[in-house]
Amino acid sequence: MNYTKGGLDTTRQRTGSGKAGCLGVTVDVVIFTLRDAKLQVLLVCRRRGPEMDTWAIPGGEIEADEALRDAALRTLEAQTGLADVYLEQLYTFGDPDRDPGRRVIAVSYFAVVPASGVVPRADDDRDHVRWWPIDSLPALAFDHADILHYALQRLRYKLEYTAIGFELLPEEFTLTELQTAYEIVLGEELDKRNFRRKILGAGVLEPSGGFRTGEGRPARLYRYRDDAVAEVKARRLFP
Amino acid sequence: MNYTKGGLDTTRQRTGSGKAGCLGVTVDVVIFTLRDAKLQVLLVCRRRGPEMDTWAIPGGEIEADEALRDAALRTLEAQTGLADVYLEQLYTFGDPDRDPGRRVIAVSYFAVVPASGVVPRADDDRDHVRWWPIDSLPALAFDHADILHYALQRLRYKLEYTAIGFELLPEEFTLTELQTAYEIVLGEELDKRNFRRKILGAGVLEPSGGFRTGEGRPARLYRYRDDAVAEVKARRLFP
DNA sequence: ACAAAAGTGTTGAGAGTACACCCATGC
DNA sequence: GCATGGGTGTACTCTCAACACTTTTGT
Repeated sequence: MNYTKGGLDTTRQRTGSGKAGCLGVTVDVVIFTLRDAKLQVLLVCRRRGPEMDTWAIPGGEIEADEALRDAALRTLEAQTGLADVYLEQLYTFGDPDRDPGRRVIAVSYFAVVPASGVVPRADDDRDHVRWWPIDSLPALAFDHADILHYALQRLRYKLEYTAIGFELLPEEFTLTELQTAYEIVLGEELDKRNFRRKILGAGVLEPSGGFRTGEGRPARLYRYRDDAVAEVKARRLFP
Repeated sequence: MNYTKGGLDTTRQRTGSGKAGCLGVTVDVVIFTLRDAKLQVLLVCRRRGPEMDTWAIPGGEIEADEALRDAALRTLEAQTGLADVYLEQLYTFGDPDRDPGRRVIAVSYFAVVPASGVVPRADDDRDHVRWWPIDSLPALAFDHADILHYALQRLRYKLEYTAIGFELLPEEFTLTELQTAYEIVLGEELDKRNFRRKILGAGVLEPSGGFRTGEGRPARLYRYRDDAVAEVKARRLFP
């Protein structure tokens, strides 16, 4: 008894462009995708201002009349051009001493975008934007390494008991592609027959009718059923 | 594909005491306890200012040099006198049109305090403070009903796969008391033998050596083991 | 001795896990 | 016809869920 849990509690600021004494709120979006058989995140490198030449999670200040989620969607669209993807609020980082300048609260989100060729684009061409594999990240600005770590933990966790894995794939996919996606994110191999039995038994997929041809026997294509109830109660530990 | 999940996204402001044009950040704490065999939450009723005579979740503005979690702890201590309890960040509500006045972002937390006689106290004696059973709540200010609903959902959810249930009880408790606590929060009856086997099998309890005497046979007292690994992986749904 | 609450085992069903071979196509 | 990846079933183990009686104390 009398211990406390509940995760992280640190924050850092990025831009520091406002008036001193007035609180700022930024929205930072950790964007995940699958590329080259690796889980990757989108990072930006500022070419000007403070924290120059350090990689950071994309984001920015919320606008006066903008909902938090809308600010996250705006950031996402600016960097990837994508609008209709999985987006979830992650955690709010608010440590006062994250930056010597003005205090900024960072509301973080995480997004999962399909693998099929998303070309990142800088919203300012003095900036760099690129995908980074999560197993070889650069040094990150402020507390962004904490945010990214927390996002990754949440992604892996949710992958196991929600249908978030489908977000990593294009609309139609083969079961082997799906299995590979799971294996990459979870970092472990899965048994083909058990995987198929379980995923088909969950009743969240339907055959699209098409086939993907390639080297060997053509593979049946599936799509995720929008009407599926995707978040199912996991086994209880207590009690 | 191409749908979005991720919960709530609304916000309201409570006090509105700052300068116009400058963003405010409040921390609101949903405090749960067990009283009279019911799950209850602490609410305050402001006797002055806007939203007068409407019940609200306790909270307040963060101070200039204060971490979010510290602001939540300060609120908690002000209302209950308790310091060392379970506290976890819940969600950040930031809708711009939550209040006609100045815009305020609300970072919400939830706390779980032990049943043993916590007497709430107003930090300003023009305010009222009291416990409300969650099955008979009053009308709530702003979007506080949403926040409370979300907190309750998270509490029930976490109860099933973490050791949060112990936070509702005093340091020493009998297995029957523990089972009753679970039954109240989950809203369902549990089998005594299965409950005991599972909870003892999890290895998170140790006998304190004492007994509680009463009507019938004395009951062995247990305590939660601080060193126990409490959050265990639940069964995967996918895949 | 009786009322009241504590404590204790077994069995059947369902889910998870491990494991190896045949099938359809392109070249 | 052979190389390549797609697709399929079964046996064992473990966990969950249902279910009723004995034990210890106070009065």
